[in-house]
Amino acid sequence: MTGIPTREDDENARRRLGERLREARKYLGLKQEEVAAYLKIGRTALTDIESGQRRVEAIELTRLAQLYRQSVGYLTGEDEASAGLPIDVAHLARRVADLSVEDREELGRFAEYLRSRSGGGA
Amino acid sequence: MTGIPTREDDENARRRLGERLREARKYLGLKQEEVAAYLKIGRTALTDIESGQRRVEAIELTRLAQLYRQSVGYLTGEDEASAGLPIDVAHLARRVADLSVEDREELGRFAEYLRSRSGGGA
DNA sequence: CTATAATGTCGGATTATCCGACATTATAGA
DNA sequence: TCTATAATGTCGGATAATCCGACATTATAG
Repeated sequence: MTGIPTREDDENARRRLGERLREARKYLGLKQEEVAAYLKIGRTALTDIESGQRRVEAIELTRLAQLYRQSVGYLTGEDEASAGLPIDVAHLARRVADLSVEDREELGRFAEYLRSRSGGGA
Repeated sequence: MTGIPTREDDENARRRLGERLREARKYLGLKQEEVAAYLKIGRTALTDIESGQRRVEAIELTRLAQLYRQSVGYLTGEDEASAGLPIDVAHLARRVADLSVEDREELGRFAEYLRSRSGGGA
């Protein structure tokens, strides 16, 4: 078990990373062009990233995790099973991001209420 | 706030990543040569990585996280990075993460209500 | 202090990236 | 459906990063 990673393992891992990055982007309804501009890379570079043809730098990865509201662990498939935030939570976070501070606080209180009501499940 | 990352931010982030990687390696008492062999890169390449002079690929990062028995989130300083989000949003996302799906949906609808009420700020 | 291991530095060969032009595919509207 | 346009994909060559060995410097043991 835990064999030494081969070059092909790398390619597979890169492809899966690219797929997750693409999924996350489309989920937020962003264009390659927009994300590429955010990362300050060319659009075709993002095409290559999402198809696993270009390496992703660690810093780029953290920036993407922020933009996509996902943990870097999820994007890298760190724990194939237990992901970072559930996708609907990420969606919520995005919608919440441009609410006013007061509204966010009110939403937080409501979240607390829901949590206490159902006893904070797993 | 939440300014666009500059080139210098990248360099700083890379340096900090390198420092954490070096710390993790020394903690395990490994030599650069051993880790480099594990990653199948030259020893001097690891020297450059740990001093922030060479980029770290996402795949390399996950391999190092395994070898060093750390999360990629720790190595990238994810907590530090999620300061990119407004603090209360990150906090909310965390609290929301273990609510049930139904509660999350209800919370999402409430967020929509708040949004429409104040006309989608920011 | 000396011997040796470990790490750091540098230059140029090697390899990956970048980016624009063009091709292909998805999407919206008549 | 057909068409216009947006979005994404592909490719080649200019550009930039990496790689790696030789040598320098620093840490550690004895």
